[in-house]
Amino acid sequence: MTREKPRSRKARSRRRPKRQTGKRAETKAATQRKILQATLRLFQRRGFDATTTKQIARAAGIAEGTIFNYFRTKEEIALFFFEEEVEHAITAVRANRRLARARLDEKLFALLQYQFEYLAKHERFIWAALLEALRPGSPLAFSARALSMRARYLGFVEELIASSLRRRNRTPVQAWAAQAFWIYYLGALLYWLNDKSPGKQNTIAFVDRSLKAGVALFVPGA
Amino acid sequence: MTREKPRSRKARSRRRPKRQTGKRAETKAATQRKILQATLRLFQRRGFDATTTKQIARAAGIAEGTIFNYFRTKEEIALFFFEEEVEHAITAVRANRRLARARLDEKLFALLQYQFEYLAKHERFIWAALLEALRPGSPLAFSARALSMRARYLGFVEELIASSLRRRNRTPVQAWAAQAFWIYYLGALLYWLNDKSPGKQNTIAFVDRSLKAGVALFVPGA
DNA sequence: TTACAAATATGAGCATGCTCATGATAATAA
DNA sequence: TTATTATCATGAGCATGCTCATATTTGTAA
Repeated sequence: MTREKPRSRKARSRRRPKRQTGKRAETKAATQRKILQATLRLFQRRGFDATTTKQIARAAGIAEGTIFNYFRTKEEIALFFFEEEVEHAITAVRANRRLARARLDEKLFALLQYQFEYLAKHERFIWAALLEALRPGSPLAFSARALSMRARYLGFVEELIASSLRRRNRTPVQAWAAQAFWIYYLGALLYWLNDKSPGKQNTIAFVDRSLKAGVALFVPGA
Repeated sequence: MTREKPRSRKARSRRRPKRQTGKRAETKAATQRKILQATLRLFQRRGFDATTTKQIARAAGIAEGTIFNYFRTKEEIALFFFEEEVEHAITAVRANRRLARARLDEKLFALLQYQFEYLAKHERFIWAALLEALRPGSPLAFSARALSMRARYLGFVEELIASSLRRRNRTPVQAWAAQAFWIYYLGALLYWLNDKSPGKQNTIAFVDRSLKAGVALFVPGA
């Protein structure tokens, strides 16, 4: 129980290498993959709430506690799907060469559409994940990983805005605008989730109309 | 166990009076008041999550199960504060005689301000309550009481819009507009909750600006 | 007053998300 | 190899929101 020689720690001069090697890293990655696969399968089949962490553990063939060595909460597992969503959308916008010289509202419209396109696959559990993400202090929104994801998204939006602004028209509104778009995105997402029209066409119409208006208002000269 | 004479029900010709009398109604109302008071006190002191239903029961001097005879979920208790919020705001707008002949955006601006004014007293637990309310199937959003509250709010907004529209300018957009304002309100609420500026002045500025623009765009001629 | 039915209160107990003390295993040092 | 330490897995168990069978109270009819 008692530490006999606390000073002796000093003797261990060399730092332990932090990097993992070989088997450790492999099994760790494999376990994480197993958790994600099992979770996705269960979320899609039963939805978010009806899926218990015990079920996930059983489906993944691991102990329940192990899940919480990889994710702090059940909701945090969903973060991975949002990360994929953002990557999917950014990549798709970049790959779309036609957009390069399009108007800003067209670029933003395409960005949202690519996001919705991905989200449509996981709609059943997006609700709970989104709401959890909005909550202050939520690991889904405020973990280092989540913050860097958000930064990546906002950075990309700023990039889109900047690319559409003539030097003449640069105003302080630009830094503001990405933040505003983030809030707007949340609103649009709520709209999308509530939209029962076929193909979510109401959302498309709403986004199309409000984006044009918003861009014209808040980012003059784009 | 077995019902001997199901037919005999017919014999009891007179309907039981549904209205409660005397002591029943009194104690019932008193119990509900005790629950609400205890809940509000605990929510304000410890926040929503840290307050357990067992604590509420103890503070109110009743059994835990009794709470769930009055409210389906812990979150539903919070509905009462939203009901009060809506009543407060509607009453305040109606009482403000200066607003009667004001522009539509000014009316809506005042409505939001009165709402925020009330919400400021309970900010600590609004988050969880709001998020719960947004969730599909949530009793907070879809109970009969919640639906009628929402209807009341939307009705009032439509009333405000109609009162500002000249007959000439009536378009189908009007029914649409109240719904849109509901979504806009959610967005503004999120903004408000995230706003750390003194006196939430950022929200005031945001709402002021966006309302003017929004009204001009979607309700032409108001 | 008595008998009965409806309304309401009660709290033991359930399921779930998550914790934590303990054990197993892989990497490193001697 | 052997000893040691850092990493990771495990599952019993905890706290909490909520349920439900049962008990209690109140209103009503005879």
